[in-house]
Amino acid sequence: MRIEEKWQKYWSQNNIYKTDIDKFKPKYYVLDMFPYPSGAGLHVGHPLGYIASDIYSRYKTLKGFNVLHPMGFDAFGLPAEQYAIETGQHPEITTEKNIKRYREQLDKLGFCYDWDREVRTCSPEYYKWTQWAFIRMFNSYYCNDAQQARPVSELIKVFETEGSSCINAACNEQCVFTANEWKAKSEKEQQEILMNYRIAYLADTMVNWCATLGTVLANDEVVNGLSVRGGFPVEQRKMRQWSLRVSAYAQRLLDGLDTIEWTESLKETQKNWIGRSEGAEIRFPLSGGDSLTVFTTRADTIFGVTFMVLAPESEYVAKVVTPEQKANVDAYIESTKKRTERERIADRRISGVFSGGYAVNPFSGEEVPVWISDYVLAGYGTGAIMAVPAHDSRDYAFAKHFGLPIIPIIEACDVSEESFDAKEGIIVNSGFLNGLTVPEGIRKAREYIRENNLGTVKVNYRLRDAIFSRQRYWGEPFPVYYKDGMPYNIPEELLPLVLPEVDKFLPTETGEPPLGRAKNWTYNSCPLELGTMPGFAGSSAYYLRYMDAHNTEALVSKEADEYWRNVDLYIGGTEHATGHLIYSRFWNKFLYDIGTALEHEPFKKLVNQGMIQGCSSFVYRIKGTNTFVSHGLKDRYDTSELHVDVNIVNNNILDTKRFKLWRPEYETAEFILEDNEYRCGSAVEKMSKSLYNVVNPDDIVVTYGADTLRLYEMFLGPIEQSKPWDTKGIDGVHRFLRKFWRLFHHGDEFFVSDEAATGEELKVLHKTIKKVQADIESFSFNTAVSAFMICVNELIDLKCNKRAVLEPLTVILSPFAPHIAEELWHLFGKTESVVKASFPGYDESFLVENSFEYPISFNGKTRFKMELPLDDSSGQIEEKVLANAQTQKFMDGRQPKKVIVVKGKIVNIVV
RNA sequence: GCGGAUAUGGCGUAAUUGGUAGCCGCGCUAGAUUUAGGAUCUAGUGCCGUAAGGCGUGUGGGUUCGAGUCCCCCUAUCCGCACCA
Repeated sequence: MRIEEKWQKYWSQNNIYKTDIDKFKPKYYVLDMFPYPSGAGLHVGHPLGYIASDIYSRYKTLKGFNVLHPMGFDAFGLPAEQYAIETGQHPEITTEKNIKRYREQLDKLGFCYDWDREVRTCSPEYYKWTQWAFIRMFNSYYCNDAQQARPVSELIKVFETEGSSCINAACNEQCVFTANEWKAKSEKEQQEILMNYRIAYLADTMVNWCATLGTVLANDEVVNGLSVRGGFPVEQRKMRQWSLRVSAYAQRLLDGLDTIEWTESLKETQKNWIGRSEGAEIRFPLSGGDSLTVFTTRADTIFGVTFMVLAPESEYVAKVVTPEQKANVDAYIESTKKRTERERIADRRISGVFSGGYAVNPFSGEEVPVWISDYVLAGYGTGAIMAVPAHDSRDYAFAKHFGLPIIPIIEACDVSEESFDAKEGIIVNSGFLNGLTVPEGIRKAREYIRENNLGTVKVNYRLRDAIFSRQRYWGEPFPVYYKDGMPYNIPEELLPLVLPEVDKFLPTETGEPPLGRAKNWTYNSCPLELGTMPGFAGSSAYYLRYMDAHNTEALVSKEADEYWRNVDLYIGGTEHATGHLIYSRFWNKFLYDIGTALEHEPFKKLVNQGMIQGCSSFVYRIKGTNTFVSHGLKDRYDTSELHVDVNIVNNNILDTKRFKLWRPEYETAEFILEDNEYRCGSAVEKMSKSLYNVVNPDDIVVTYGADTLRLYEMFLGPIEQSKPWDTKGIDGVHRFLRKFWRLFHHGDEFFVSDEAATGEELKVLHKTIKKVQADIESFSFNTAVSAFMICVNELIDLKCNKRAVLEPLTVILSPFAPHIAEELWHLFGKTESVVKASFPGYDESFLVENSFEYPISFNGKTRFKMELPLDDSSGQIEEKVLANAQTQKFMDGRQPKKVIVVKGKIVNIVV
């Protein structure tokens, strides 16, 4: 379509979509999750969310809002680097190429992005601010009392004057010292202590190590013991790594969910991921004077404890193990180390070893044996548990396996076959807890713990700190150098610390990260950090940068920040639920604490667009031949199923001529047909090059135009639903656009009448405006498109070609089909873009004023109409014959006999 | 195992949120136009039945004058968490 190129050019040359702060207009910020520009380019699934956000942006603009709608690229990360390792090409070059291709594809779809604000996470001007935020995190600690980040300098002051005792801060390890002790410590010792508190900290932690990728990964990048990228095995290892203290923000991240408009399922996913559980930490004294601390949510079951279990990695192990048992314990720990996370999950056989030590139950005074087993996780709670086999299925299985006692403490429960895990019943065998219900027991036990100083009531979170370093090249360098083995940040005014050139992107033979190859990678002759930041670093605050993308003095100016504040509407996929969307919220909360972000939450409303899957086609080759048999006959032969390019299949019928040309080996192919056709099999799968089911938006644009593609993607179904792409239905919306076009034309001539519109015509217009407006507001874009189709059909029936109707229609269609709307708008003689027009608001009173008829039932069409009678009756169901009912008629000529009215509202009409 | 979501014609879906289920589109059938194909236009199209009529929103129950919609029991599919104490 020539029209589309013409207007795309016009929009860009006249800066139609350039956005500036305008204090006379309310702001609205619409954001897409920016893409990772891969080499494969966009397929028709990618733009689904972009189209929706574009429609909403254009709609909001028409409603008089000053809309910020930017776009950029998430360009650091593994795929570009893997490609660089394979081909030796610099990732910057391939990334640049991919971005260019993405941009071309996006431009063809007619989006209203303000490209002046484009950001790329891999450009030094941008990652300067990622590094800046890191330095701020490095120089902050989390104060639990104030529930916010505070400067480390304040912490130092307190240490100097009062020591550590009055500090309640999130940290790796509680250290206890006085002010004098602090002052007596060496610089290095002090730095080591401070490292315990920093929000960005370096520590020896258990990490997910992926040997194949040669890097550590965050928890959300590992699923079932395999890396998300590539599916390589991941093992647990203790390594010195940078981490972000996300866990300190767990409660705020949880509470914030109640203040934002996200889907319930997404909130639920984040709640699960944060995993809050209320319970108690209880100290069990050991014979040597030490004690074991365990976390439990079931303090009420403490009289049912018959043994304790430690995780093999637990630091308690060394304190408990007796000399006689040492050899056994060491052997067991060695054997568990060999098992990867994946093996542990796949093979849940029960294993464990007795440590030889005993702990004392602080409630009953009884001694219970301490065991070691890998069913207890080092990373959760304290890495040690009190085992209550009668009421926990895992403890039960362990007790049965090793013949340990099982003491039920709930009245009349049967634990001969399995444990009784439900939190209900009356407590028995439990001293002072006897006779209470489970919830009462929990409360009473916690009180007892507090009063007798046996431990603390505590809330535990599953959410772990985010491991923040990667042993890779293509990421942000850390603005950190090492002196005397301790890290220090380089001064902020020297940012950005630009990624150096290296000759190879693979880790060095000595296991050093690629940055180890860089020449002069030092600061004041001190070595700089060799790791780089993970993918989520650059995507965590990009929404703030768009507000003021070219600012060299600050991440965002006060003025821009105060005007745009946060994202009103964020559109993107659910796959980021436990990654980007957690990190970004955390990052925002940190920036809020230091005064850079002005809102508690970055994304007010979030809509998850569904995935568009591919619809794969199959052919069936008889084994050992080059003969292909049609789907219906395939069972008569021994065949193998092969993917075939969906572009040479129409309606499941294979284009055999094009098939022969598709690949050289099929040139001589022969076919066994049914009904003279070759029918293909089909299946819904992920859209992917390797499955030959990719549909390219460029092809659709060439055949049908961008407006048709936009309309069709919206028409396919509700935005949040996943659905397979099927090009078949696209003719329907294309036909609609042509019908719409023809309303304005006599032959090829643009012709609209200036006559006044009739009531009937206005009704069609206003009904459509009302429906479309309501549908856009509720993100029901598919029904909005239907409403346009109905409208056009009705106007054709009415033979309406009046300016008074068609002009507003052009405006309300423009968010969906901006090119056609723009063309028609100019044909109307307008000199400015349709973007400057305003959405014709629906006048509620219109129908009532203009007609004594009122639609009562409305299923796309008004089925019958009558005057609206209002009669109040006090909630009782009342059947009555309305005084004027007999005088009214339904559209089909029937007359109502009886009208049932409840609370003044017609609820039924009997004919 | 825990939690969440979904279920409507041959297909994608819709239903004023408790009021004539199936709007809109695809597909299909018939007709018109066209040298043909494509395109376009007209009519029809939930199922059974020639018809009158009957049956229909995954299954079974319930509330209601009235249920796709609300409540309870199943079933299936999808998603999240999962040895989290």
